[in-house]
Amino acid sequence: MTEFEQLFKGLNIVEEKLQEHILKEGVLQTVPKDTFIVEQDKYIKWLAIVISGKVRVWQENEDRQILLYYVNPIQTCVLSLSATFRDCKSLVHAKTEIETTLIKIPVRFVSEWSFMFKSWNTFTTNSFIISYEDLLLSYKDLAFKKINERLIDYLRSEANRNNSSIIEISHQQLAKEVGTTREVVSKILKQYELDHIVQLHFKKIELLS
Amino acid sequence: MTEFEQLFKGLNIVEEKLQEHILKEGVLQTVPKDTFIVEQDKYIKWLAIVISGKVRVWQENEDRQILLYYVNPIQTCVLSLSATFRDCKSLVHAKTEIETTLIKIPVRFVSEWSFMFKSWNTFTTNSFIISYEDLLLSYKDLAFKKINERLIDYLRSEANRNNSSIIEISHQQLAKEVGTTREVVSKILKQYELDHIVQLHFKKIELLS
DNA sequence: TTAAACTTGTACCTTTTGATACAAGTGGCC
DNA sequence: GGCCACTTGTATCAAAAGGTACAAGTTTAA
Repeated sequence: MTEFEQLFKGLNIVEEKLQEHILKEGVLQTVPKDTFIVEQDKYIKWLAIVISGKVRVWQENEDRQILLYYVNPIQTCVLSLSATFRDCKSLVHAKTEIETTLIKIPVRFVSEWSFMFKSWNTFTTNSFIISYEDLLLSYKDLAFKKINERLIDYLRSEANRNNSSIIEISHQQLAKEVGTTREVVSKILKQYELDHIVQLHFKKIELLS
Repeated sequence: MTEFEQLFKGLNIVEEKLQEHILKEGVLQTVPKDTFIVEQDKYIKWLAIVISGKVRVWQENEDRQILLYYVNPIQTCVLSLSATFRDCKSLVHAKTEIETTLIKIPVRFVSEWSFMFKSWNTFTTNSFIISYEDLLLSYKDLAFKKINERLIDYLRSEANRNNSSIIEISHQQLAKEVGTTREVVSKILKQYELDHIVQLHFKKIELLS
């Protein structure tokens, strides 16, 4: 199955006309690990849909970062989606975590198709809804949860995503994910280890419960 | 001009068929101050569009609240919009701040029309985009700014919204808006007063710069 | 006009989070 | 092996934010 066929299947795109459009205008691209897909404050020219691989989306300050979400196969970064509906700069960074295959659609077609084709409309609308709810939950967590809770939440969701109780990440990177400093992460993890909730290894964290 | 005509004008709804649909299915309602429009964890049955008045949308924990945004005339609460596309519970609370006139559309029409009528499609899409970006900015502020900054930001935006340098609000209410406690608000405000940035009055805060 | 409810100011203390500094451990590679 | 870059553990300190307690001011309404 070609990448385009995967896209059609994944997004339930049955309209032949739309398939033709996508084949004509879409660009298939495989990019290596650690490639920027969009950068904060830069203009967006393409809507990128991830076919395989993994893209990390985050915001940053001068000295801190905070994870927004990961884009998994057959998803798109909503920020670049919203940018396609009105010419604007990206509010986020997005970078590949592993080698990633994308299909890129020039922005001007994205909103056009959304009114012409039911399946495309569903895709864009669903992307918005799901991402909005996601962000809302993150917002609530950020507002009401303490860092140690957000940290263990992060570890649990990583474990889930990778289907493994071992998360391979350094304390420094972890600090960036949840928006704090390395020392705070080390301290919290050590406490969780004393409580037999995690087991610490070099650049690895094992979830015990 | 009737409320419906205001709606058509505000959302640029020119399609006669859509106007007919809205007149047929929409319900005009004026609700008093402090009425719940949606409640967290309750199901949503209507999409409410504010014609006049003001609706406050927030999230809450056991003991804390945090403001999400206000819905102003000719806007809709995006959360109820997203709920109309898939049957789900509200993640937020929404309550009128002053007497408010709404037009309510039963949820099942909202997504239907979005594919049938260009102007409705634009309305729903724009609502999503703007709200998403809004929330994203709030998220960033929450992640990177200290409370005193978020507090003064809140005051400035309130001053802007009401076109007045005097904000009528108690410290307790202010604490709820930014997600902290009353004592913290009092302390911060007092400091800003010493710095000649605000002037404090009873249930009133005057912005000096 | 007086009590009750709400509002504000503030002192004191605790917890949470962050900053600085340094020691020690790990892995890769020449 | 030995060097280097990176990672982890931790102690100490500082700042930010929150909790408790109480006094005093303001409004409302009986």
